[in-house]
Amino acid sequence: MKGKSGSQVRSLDVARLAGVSRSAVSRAYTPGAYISDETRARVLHAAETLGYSPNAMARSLITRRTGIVGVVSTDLDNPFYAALLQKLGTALQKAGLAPLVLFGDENSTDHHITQMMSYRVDALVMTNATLSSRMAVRFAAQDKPIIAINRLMAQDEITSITCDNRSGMQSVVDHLADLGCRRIAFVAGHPDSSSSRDREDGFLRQMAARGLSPAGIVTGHYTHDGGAAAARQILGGDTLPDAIACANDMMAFAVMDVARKEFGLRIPRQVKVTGFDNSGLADWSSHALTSVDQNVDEMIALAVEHIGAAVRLEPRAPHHIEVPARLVIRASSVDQAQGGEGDVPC
Amino acid sequence: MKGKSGSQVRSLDVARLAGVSRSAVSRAYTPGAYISDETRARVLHAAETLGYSPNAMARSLITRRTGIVGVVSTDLDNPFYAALLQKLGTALQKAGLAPLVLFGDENSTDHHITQMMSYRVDALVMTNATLSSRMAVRFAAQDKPIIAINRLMAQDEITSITCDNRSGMQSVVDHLADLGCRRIAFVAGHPDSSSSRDREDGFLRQMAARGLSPAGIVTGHYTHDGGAAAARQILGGDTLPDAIACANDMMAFAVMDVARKEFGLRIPRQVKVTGFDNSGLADWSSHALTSVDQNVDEMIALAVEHIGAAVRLEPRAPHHIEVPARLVIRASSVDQAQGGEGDVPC
DNA sequence: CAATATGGTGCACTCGTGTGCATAAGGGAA
DNA sequence: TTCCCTTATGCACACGAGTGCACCATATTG
Repeated sequence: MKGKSGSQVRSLDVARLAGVSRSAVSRAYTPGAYISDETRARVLHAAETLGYSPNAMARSLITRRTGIVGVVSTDLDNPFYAALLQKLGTALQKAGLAPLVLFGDENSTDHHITQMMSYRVDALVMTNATLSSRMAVRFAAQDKPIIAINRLMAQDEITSITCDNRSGMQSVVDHLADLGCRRIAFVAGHPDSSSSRDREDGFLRQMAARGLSPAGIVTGHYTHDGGAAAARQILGGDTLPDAIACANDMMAFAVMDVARKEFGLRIPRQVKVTGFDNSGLADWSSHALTSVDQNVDEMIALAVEHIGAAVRLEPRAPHHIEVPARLVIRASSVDQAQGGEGDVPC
Repeated sequence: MKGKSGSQVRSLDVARLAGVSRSAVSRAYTPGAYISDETRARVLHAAETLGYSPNAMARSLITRRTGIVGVVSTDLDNPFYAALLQKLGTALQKAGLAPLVLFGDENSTDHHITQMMSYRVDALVMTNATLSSRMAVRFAAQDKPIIAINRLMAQDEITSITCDNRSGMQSVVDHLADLGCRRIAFVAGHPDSSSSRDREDGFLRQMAARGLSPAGIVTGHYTHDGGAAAARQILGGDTLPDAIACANDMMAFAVMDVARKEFGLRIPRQVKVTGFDNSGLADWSSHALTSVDQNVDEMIALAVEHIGAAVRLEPRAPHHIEVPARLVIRASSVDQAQGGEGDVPC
């Protein structure tokens, strides 16, 4: 027993204790390897008493797979992305992978991506941030997938998974128009992001299809503060809109708060408000926000499946997947809406 | 140029291109190593053209440090923990470390910890979850620190960093009592968690000190739904309390919503509500929640500093640190409170 | 000039593991 | 018996990088 404190337990130690070779120890941890049940049991027992667990770093050196997935995220203030990250992390670990998370402001990501690349992550998932083309090419050259959730990216190397933003927003317009709204304003997200553009596009199209013209379009940058500023601009104008459709929930919450507190408006009676994301808070009775569910679970399942395929060395060509969106109607657009019963597929 | 697609770029490739030995490449990436500026420049240039970045896995094998910190988190639905995770992640990467995040329900953590241990993480940070003693011992045997943020843990091997939960809650009681409240109810968190017990203790002590007796104590399990149920129980009783102090913000939001929507109460006129965490949502005008700021930034700074010391092989003995808490007064307890100006140290 | 310090470089060993290959033992079929 | 197939095991090489040590070139000092 030469085990000094701080010294690692190696497979050799286990092998000696179990009276087998080091190979046997390795095989005991490899499902389907040629090893007798008895030997495996003896190895695992020895490992247990020594407190051994195989060194994933050393293993990755030879297998050329780390089991680590780089996740680039920003803006966990937005509860939608917080929930997304948690679900993604849970799904990954269920698939035997572990998320190495990176929080980055838009411009510093490239530097951090290099850091992730030195950890030789098996895949890269971007939930919000962007990625320079140079980095995308360099990463994809390793035959490892890059997946953008909730954002369509220009680079060919990237698989994008989004919900059907256009028809999601179209169903919002239909819903509001069906309720008799004629002057509908729109609070857009970030001009750079595809999701915002698609949602705005869906809004404009369906407004035109219903013979309506927008009662103002303002950018709220997807943030709470931006949404509040947008609300002040919209509600401070000459004529009041009868509905405000927002490109995400965060801005919708701010719009509701400003409308109520600063303009004394009743929701939905005087003005209806809708969001997009169907984040957890949308269900709180303080806002009871009509929103569009993005079907996060399915987006994540697709992402993890795609990653799993790459890890098993069955790479797939990058492509764009769209999952259907679903309108969820609550009291911010309809008086006394019954929670949950108002679900409408679009 | 034998570089097949998919093959890694190794330091040897860079060395050949730069016309130096492999050692020089290694030293080019090691600050303070004996290497001439000229050679370093040539190496870095060659690395750039080949798209090389050192393999952190291989490096960790020899340095016995991975630069990865395991972070065990749960319940990102709670915006406080979401913000905590983001700030922690940002602070870690600023210190050259990367967070490997693990989401676990209370009971499965042990299994996932073994997974993290095979990645040889340099430290373990628990933001919410617990850890079995067996695992704590096994991990601490590697001379690597375990840090619990926001939770005091029984094991000797663990460094706990919390805010001063007792005096934080005491200042809430003082604040409410000063406003003339006589019947104050308390919504506790999770019975198992030290933070909840400490906050309840502070509540009870200061109530006694002010000569008041609690108008009901109900457990809300730190969740939104639990808070709503607690509110219904408290407000459905015979006599209405004039204030409800909650052990965290999430429950306070639910309490406010139930009080307003289901009992038609005006806040703060008929009943005052306070929270604990001072999460971002507390500042939204929809709730404008009086709360206790936990000083997350300082807790995180301390945690990262502790980890950094361990990585530099200057280990510190585990200990318990308490940072001061700060009462933040908003409109949920005081009519027309000016945002931010009501800060009161406790 | 000789003696010594200083900065720079490469060799070779090491970290802990997976796996192809050779080998051995055992069992069944001809 | 002989031949072949299956299962189990160990040897030895590789994965990619850090670093102690020896060595060399050059500048500095006496």
